[in-house]
Amino acid sequence: MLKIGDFSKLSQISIRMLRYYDELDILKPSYLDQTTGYRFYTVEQLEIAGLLQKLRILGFSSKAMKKILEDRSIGNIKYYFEERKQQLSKELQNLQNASKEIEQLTEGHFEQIEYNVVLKNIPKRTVISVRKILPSYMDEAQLWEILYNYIEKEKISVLEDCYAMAIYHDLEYKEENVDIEVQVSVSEKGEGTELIHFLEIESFPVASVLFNGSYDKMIDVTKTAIMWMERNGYHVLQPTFNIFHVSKAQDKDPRHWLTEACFKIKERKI
Amino acid sequence: MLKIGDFSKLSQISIRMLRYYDELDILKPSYLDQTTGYRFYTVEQLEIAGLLQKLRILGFSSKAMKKILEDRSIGNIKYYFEERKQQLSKELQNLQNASKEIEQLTEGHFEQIEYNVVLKNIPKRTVISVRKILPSYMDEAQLWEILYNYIEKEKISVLEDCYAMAIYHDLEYKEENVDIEVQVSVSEKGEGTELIHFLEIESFPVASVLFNGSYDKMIDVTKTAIMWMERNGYHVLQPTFNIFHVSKAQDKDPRHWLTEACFKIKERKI
DNA sequence: CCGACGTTAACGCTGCGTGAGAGTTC
DNA sequence: GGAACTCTCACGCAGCGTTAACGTCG
Repeated sequence: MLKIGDFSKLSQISIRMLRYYDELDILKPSYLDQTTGYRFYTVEQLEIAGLLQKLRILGFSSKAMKKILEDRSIGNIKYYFEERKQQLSKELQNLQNASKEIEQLTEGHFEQIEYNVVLKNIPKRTVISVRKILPSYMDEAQLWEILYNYIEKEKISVLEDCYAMAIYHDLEYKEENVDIEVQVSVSEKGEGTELIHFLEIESFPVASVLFNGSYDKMIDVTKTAIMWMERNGYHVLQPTFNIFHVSKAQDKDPRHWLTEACFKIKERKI
Repeated sequence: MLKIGDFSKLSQISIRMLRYYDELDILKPSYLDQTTGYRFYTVEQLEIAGLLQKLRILGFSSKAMKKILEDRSIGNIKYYFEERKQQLSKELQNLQNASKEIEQLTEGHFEQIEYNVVLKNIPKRTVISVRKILPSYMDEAQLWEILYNYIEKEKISVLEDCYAMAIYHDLEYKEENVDIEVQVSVSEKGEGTELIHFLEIESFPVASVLFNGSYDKMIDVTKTAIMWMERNGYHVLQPTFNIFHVSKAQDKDPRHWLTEACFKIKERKI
């Protein structure tokens, strides 16, 4: 019979952990002195302690340890090992991604910090929308006018975090006759007109880059985003769009504008 | 000005975390309504929130986040990124080791569970020792007799977790004229005789395998241990030795014997 | 006046380390 | 009687999720 201190030394498990394993019914001392509360272990239990130690190093949770000790059949062990293997590969994946990205960031791709690419979901929402082919990107303002006139006239209630967005439907880059849609989130569906429609949009994932200032930054922003997606295994899907958090409608000073460039994405199979 | 809920949705950071970041002075709302306690954020802060989110994904601690936000100079950021990179590579290393070992275990090398190889340190200790060249391994018992006779005669106090061990000094496997030493841990140094010596042994690392039952298992045990060491990047150093936790001296039944086969090790440079 | 929001405060989880204060063994 | 153990209880860590009880906004 070994007292906890000796057992601890032999098993290389701290006294704290031995008491913890006792509490969790993972490894209970063979004998408990009822009057003093002293724990006593047998040398045979060292074997179990050794196994526990190995499981601990392999990163098993105490729940898994318990289950493994309760049923040491090959089937059961294999089961928990498979489970742990999957956890591990996920963790590995995450770490490797993080590692890769940090690597690249320290190597100087600091645009990604200046222009910070993040993955997010555009939530499911109801929008009011106008879509039209316009002579140039400059004419986007027309669509906003049409939309907001209608909203005011019909007293439509737009949401505060309204996801005011412009969607660029052309599959290729064009300077003329561009196919643009503008949307604003609303609280409920309405009738609409020939030009103006209410739509239910399902949630979808995007890579997004928030930037402030005027739109000449768009080129850099787009470049950064595309590079990020390449590096992180995503495809861009059409269409791309912008969300305007602060636009010239709210603030004349271009330095205060806040725009989110969004790229609908899909995971790329490697 | 955005209320916490809206800011949370836009930044994809939970309300709980926003309040947490406030508490930790990582990201404080631009405006705090003194009477209601309501937090208000500006759209500009979305940018910071985005950075925080990226740092979070990259696994930065909140302390690091704070430091990064406090000083966004390239030098500072690089510093924290380097630090994180090193953490990551350590974590990766550990995970990969665990992953590799689990992989091998699920592939059927289950001897390692039956015979559980663990890394441990033999602590620094004082021993009483007898070393002699004997005609065969069977004669080891003689040494124990010599040792224990002396211990009884001189009333030497052995330690409870006494590390009774037999050390096999031959560099190659032999059946005859084997060089064996037996040791028992004692509480303090004594005089000794020509044959019997007291020694101070420094701590050293070993790979150890605990097994119970008779010694015919030694072959398998050794095989398992050597394979484990190969797989895990260790060299075996001479000599090898056994620690007897329960031996025929304590229990006649071989099924109750508990032996620890130990292999002095050194990390292998790859 | 209600429902959707906001607030603080606090507990829970995991895997331990690290005490404090008191009893035990030798 | 004092050193070296042991015991229980409990706080602390990090990074959040999850109530609960209560105030505010529209």
